[in-house]
Amino acid sequence: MSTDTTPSELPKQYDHAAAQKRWYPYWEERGFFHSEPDPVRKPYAIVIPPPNVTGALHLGHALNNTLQDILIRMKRMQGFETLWMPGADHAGIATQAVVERRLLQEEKLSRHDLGRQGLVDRIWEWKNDYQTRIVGQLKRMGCSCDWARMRFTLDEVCARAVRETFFQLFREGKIYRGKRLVNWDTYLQTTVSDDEVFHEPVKGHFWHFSYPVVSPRPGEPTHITIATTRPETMLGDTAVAVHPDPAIALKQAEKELRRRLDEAPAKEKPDLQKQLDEIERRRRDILPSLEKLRDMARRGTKLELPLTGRKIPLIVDEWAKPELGSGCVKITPAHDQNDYDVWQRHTEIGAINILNPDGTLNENVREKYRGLTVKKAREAVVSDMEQEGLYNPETDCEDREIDLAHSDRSKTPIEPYLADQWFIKMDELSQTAMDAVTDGRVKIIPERYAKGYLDWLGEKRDWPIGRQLWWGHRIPVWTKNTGEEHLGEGVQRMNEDSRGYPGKTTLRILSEKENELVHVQDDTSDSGVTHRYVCVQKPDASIEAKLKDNGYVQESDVLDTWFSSALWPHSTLGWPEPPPELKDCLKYYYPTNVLITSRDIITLWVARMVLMGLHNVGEIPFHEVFIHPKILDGYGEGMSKSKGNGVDPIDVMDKFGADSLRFGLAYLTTETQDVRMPVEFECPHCGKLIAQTKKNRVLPWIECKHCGERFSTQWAEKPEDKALPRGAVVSERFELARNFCNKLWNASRFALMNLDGFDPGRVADDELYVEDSWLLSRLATVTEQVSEALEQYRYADAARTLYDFAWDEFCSFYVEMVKGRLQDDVGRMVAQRVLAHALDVLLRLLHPMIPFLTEDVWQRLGRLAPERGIDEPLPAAESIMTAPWPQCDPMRQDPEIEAQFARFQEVLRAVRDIRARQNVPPKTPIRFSVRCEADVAELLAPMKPYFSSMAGAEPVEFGPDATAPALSAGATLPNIEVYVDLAGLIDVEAEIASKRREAEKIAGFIAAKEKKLSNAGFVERAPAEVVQKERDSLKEIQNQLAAVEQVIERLGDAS
RNA sequence: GGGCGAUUAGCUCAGUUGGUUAGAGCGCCACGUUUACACCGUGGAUGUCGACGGUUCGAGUCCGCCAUCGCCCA
Repeated sequence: MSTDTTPSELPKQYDHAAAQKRWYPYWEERGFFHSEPDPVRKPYAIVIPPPNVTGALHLGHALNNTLQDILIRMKRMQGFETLWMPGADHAGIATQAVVERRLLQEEKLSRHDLGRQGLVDRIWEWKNDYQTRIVGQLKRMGCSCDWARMRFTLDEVCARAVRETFFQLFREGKIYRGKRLVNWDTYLQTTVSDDEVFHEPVKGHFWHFSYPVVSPRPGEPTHITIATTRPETMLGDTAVAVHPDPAIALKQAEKELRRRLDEAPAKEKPDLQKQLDEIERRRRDILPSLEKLRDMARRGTKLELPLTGRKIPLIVDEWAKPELGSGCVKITPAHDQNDYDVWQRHTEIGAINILNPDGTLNENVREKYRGLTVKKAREAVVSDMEQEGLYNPETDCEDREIDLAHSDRSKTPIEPYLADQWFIKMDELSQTAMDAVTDGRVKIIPERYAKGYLDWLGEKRDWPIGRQLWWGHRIPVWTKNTGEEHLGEGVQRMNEDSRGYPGKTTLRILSEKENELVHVQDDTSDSGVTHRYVCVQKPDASIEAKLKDNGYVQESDVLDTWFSSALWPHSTLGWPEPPPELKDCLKYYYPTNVLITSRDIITLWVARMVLMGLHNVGEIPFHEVFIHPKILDGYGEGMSKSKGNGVDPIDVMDKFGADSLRFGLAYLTTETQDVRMPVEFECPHCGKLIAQTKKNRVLPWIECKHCGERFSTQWAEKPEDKALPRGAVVSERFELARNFCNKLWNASRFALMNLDGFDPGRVADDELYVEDSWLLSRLATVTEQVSEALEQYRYADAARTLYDFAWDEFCSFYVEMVKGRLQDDVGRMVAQRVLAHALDVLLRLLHPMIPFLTEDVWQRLGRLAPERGIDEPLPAAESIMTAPWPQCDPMRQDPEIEAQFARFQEVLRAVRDIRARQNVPPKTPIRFSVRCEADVAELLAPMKPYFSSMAGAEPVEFGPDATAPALSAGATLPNIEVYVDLAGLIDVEAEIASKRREAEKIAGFIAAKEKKLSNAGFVERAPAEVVQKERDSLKEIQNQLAAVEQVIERLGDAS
């Protein structure tokens, strides 16, 4: 819409689409979003939590980014040099998995068909696509990011930071190569972090196998029974363990059970008692043999491991639980975390990996099992054990529900797998990040989230950083292995390198200068094989060629996505070597002011940013972290694309507009609550809404129950389904915001229609009407409250304050009251000046939440009133984006005026109430009187004209001597009585009935109060002022009751 | 199993340090198209503040326990 439209031609409904289309490009073209370091101004910076390029943004992102933009816009108006750094995350596993899945679905191709570069190219295409979509979504939302500084976690600037960080940590010995048990995804053939694993119960079995004892002595058991849910892993067993002191272990288990029995509710007691009985049985039946086995283990007894021809030791370890199973436990270090831990305590037993990366059995098992999948191998092992007579399917197998780990990405079961991995030592790094929060340098809001952060870091678990993927930052290490004690080319070893890093080794194949750019680690942990790892500081073709020529191979793994995300606040600002456009940015903007994110990545991301920032820059990355609520659907479940309950912010914006989306989200952002949002489909045929249910949210199409037509959903795949028009997914929870925006639009429209002939000028205090002073007083308070609330991330408070003020005070009272004056030649000028000023301030306060509408009105206001303000008229800013943030003027705050106004509002309400109660049509004029103290009458006097315009009521008399007309309806307020003359109108019976109900109600309150005041405890112990207040209020409502009774009596007489 | 949060009107949510008669929006009922706005106006009805116990003169608010739901970690 053009701003040339005359105000009376403006549409009655706010056209959000037109405003968005017009003002976003306007802001962008003028460079309002761009920030450059400016030494004379204070910086304010936020880095965006980079959205994954896996897909389009959902409502959670809309919330996250709205909250950031609100702060950014406010701070910009407050005069800070404000930077909102945008970007996107390559999201390693997630993105590669999505692209691979589509590749398979649409082209029946696997990644191996394309090769590394081929796949990476395809993912870049995907990334470009989605990044464009994401940026488009953010722009539509009105986000004022500095787009010229857009970063991607895989771009050159970020890559430089990743490489440097890796190199430094490697040189410091904080990155090391180790064998670790990892969560192996056999489908994607990659390591999956604990955080990418979910547990799900599946039906399985518990098998009991016998292992023969090698030459038992007389009286000793000939076989040992072990139990397992994963029989095939026995092929990798390297020991069987028994508890060092089974008697004590049983006793402890018993003690614990007894304690729980004492505390348990009745319904759990029988079960616990049963367990206690079982311990007793064990003590009798198997304890002697366990003690015997323990002694045998100490003596060095070995067991025959069936199906392998291997002999394995019986060992003593506390992991074996005498209260469970047979009391003995098989040890498979390469395929079970607990067994791995046992191996760490008994390194002599060794570990045998029996799996290939694809989940089939490898060369470490007998030929007949090689190449079998886990499932097939399991069947084979069970059947072979039966053949050997070491397992009886009748008695040795029970059904059991198993809590099985699954990969989040591929949804296939995880295999624990022993693999070579790169790790970061976390002890010192974690501590620095913990200290930053405990000593308050980084403040987490709400505070309760600090606990999770500290607990997680407190574990100081080393961070496995390698991912067997192709999409990501490739680990900058070149490796060479030999079977010999030392490596081919000569090396020179120094005790300490010149910069103080330990164990510097230089390579003779490289020049002295080149050696400065590499760091070397040797590892001879595997028997007979030496591994040499060379880390290269930055991409260097010459070094890489020399390494390659000498038999070095670059790591094929890439880094965990969180490695690059952890650097985000400083990598985006150009650490360590800024390109020209980022010159001085790190120094100026870092540490950033606040990070706004959701709670599920406090550990994975926030904690790691803190420690990496401290490590690399030597300074925290942000002063505050604000954790915002999660958006749930109407059932209280988190939204996700896979569940089908996700809401696309674009749908919401199409229907309600970006302003409504933003205001609605801000209005919902309270400190404690997650946001529950009932979801509806909007039928594209008839426009009616259909509630989303757990059933219909997974259907490819839905038949509208209103018009009977079909529409498609996100699940539509068949061509005929896709051909149906798509039903938007929206939520009625944005209606409040949409209505509010429309209210603002129309209030603005009214103001604009009444500003012709506007003449800017100072307004003296004595020129102000009561309603002017009242509005200015309220406006000052609201300005203060909104600024404070936003400073403290209390978005909902800010939104509610503005909503109530704008609707109930500005629109319902001020605009209504000023109408008369605007028609009047004398009053018009001051009214216009105050109205223009008030609208100006209100728009500025609302701009961070409602950017488009406020800009649209601002521009129109600027045409009619280019200079405005009641103190000293000043030219308005070209754009509301660059206008100054309103300041609270304490001189305008006037409690007396506000009290006076409150009286007026009460009386007005009473008059309206009587009219409605008596069914007097709005157009029928009525007359009324008010009996009250003289001072109240004086306060009310100037308001007399407004009773007629706002309630159609003519005031007859105000004061102590005012009397009730013969036939009147009354309202009794504290110390005020209102009488409406209803001669010829009144329904006496109805009025008496209504008054009786009122009297009853008041009598009830009186009874409650009298009871309270007759309570000696209250009178004696409560503070005197509270008691006095109770007494006063009792007296007041007693008077009120008397007044009401009088009215009833008089009405009775009259009828 | 451990931690965190929630439970207030039919629905979605506010409710500051305990202190008059617990609020809002939507929905519902009645009236109303008064030249900013029916995405509106005026008025109205609707609550054992999840259960039980405790502290207190006084509890939606503080403490304990239980139930239900959700999230995080194991």
